[in-house]
Amino acid sequence: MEETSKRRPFFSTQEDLYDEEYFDEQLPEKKRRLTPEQVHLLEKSFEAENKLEPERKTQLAKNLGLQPRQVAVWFQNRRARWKTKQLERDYDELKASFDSLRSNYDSILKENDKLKAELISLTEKFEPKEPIGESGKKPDPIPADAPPCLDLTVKVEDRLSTGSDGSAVVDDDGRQLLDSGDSYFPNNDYPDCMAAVDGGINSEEDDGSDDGRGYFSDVFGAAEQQEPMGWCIWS
DNA sequence: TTGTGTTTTATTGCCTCC
DNA sequence: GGAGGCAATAAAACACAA
Repeated sequence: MEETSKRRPFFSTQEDLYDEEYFDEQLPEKKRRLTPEQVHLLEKSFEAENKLEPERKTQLAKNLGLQPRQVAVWFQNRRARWKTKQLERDYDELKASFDSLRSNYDSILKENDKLKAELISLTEKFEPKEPIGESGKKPDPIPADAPPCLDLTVKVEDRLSTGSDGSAVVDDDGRQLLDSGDSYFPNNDYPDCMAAVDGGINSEEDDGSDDGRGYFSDVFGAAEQQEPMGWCIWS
């Protein structure tokens, strides 16, 4: 333990820390951890404002007995840590929104199945015994002038059954882009979810240099890999 | 005591803004 | 072009299980 005696104890006092002899002669080039007092003050300053103007940097450095460069570096690293935590929080929030949407989607799908079965059963019940019309063809259970939601119901199922994943799906008259890949929350049908997304991106308190690349697409990309959902709009 | 994983401090290189 | 920010990374300091 000869070595230990030369090393600065982790929680040394500020007086010890700035002892000239210790700094200049014992460990001139080693990294030194900041004292809890220094960290506390830096944390408080960071809470107040996470960016450091030159004046504040100089003042803090003076108060803490550090080099301005050390204060700048500490803020830099602290912002990085904060950003990592924020990303984790955003991820959790988005995942919760995603799970909720997915569960909602599943229940709507079930409801669709139920209604479709009901429609078929009713159609069969009221179907005439003899074929109607000159062609003698059996009428389509779903009339041509059926409301779009019914038409769309079939398309959603088709999309799921064919296992198509990720390709853009547009309904016949092109009025809705079902999955363009640009956004998982088209229109404003899911305001809660959009709020979560907006909050996540904006709350980053970044200067914009991050340009938002890839993070959220990773989240949903991973989710879609588990099971393609076939996003759609019920009008 | 030692090996290993995590955290913290510091450096480097690139980018943006003025 | 210099200042300052960021991401990526190195390396020291620390924590902890075996």
